Amino acid sequence: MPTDSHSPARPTITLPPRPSLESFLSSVGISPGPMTLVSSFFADDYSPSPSSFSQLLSVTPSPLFTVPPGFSPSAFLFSPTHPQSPFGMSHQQALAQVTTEAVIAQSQGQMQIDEDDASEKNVEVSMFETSHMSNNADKKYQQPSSVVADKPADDGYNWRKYGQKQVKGSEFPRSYYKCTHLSCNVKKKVERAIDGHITEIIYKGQHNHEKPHSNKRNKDNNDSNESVSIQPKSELSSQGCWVGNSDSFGKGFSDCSISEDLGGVDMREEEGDDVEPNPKRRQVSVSPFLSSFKMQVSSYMSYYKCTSAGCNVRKHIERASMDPKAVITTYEGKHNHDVPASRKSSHNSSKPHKAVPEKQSDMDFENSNQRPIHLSLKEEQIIV
DNA sequence: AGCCTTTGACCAGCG
DNA sequence: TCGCTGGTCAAAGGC
Repeated sequence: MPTDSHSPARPTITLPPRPSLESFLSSVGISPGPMTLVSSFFADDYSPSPSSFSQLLSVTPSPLFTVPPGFSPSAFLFSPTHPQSPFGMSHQQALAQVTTEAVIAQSQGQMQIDEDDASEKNVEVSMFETSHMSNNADKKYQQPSSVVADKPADDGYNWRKYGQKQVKGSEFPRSYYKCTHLSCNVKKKVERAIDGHITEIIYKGQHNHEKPHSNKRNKDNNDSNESVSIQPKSELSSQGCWVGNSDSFGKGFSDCSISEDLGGVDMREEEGDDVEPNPKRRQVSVSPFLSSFKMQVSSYMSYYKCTSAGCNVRKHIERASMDPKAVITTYEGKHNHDVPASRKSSHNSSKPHKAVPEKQSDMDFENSNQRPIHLSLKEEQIIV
């Protein structure tokens, strides 16, 4: 377990073992292949650095999801309640709020582990709109007074902005949002780049209510219906492990589907520098409240292992196919040691969670003209 | 009318 | 104690 000895104020997280992804994928007829979707979230104190992780291997694309530009839901919610979902694990001992390190010049990802009571367990993984997707976000800077323009990323809840501040050390303004639900004290902080891209989202607290189902936002989302077609399992496998099954995933998502139809959507596939093996793009859409959510998570992955003796934590670095500049870093397992001293000092010397691109991952993307932007995994609060 | 964003002021924690 | 910083409040205005 990672201990934040260098930062006493930050709690540690205890997460129960997560279900086997392999077993889950197997249950939906998918051969996992060389990829892991999302694992435990432990933070950037252990963030990839050449000194703390050694590269195990690199693999070529294992596309998981595709996200069409234009989806706005900004929320990719692995529903709370679905026991089969690898993400629907129970976290009854902790409230772990994490933000993924994301990403993105043109897309953002965010993961949140939200610890709820026994009746509501959830893990949320949110992916936010790309620049193509987030016209609304862009409008913020074009139409400062537009209510629509500064909508926080839609994660299924309703939020009211109550403040904005330029935070020192960050080039981006930080917006503060509260859940509008009565008696719900959940807040989130969102940092947006000047072009409207969300650069960081931090959730705080836990919702004490269900996601609203019939509010305006959701209604809007539902308006943008995506095509829905179910991918045959066999094809899923052959295509490189496409996750998404209306029967399995769908139970948690309520409505999760796979689509092969892009409908003319610009996927931002970058010219020649994407290692996307599939001539056709297939997508997973998540709805209803997320409506048109589709994302493509991986096109390239490198595996790293923590170099600390006896520590089996692995890190996966994926480049999002939807944007070669996007990187998704996934940690698997828990560190059983303290943060290396050198890591601590470097951690303290700069603003946490604003990880600069690190050598190894740069190397992974050395063929790309643009550096990836890391998503940081960050725990915000824990309630035991 | 209600809900939202904006934004300057205020407050609390910390060194 | 003071200054800095992050977080919050609340009035004003827009939709």
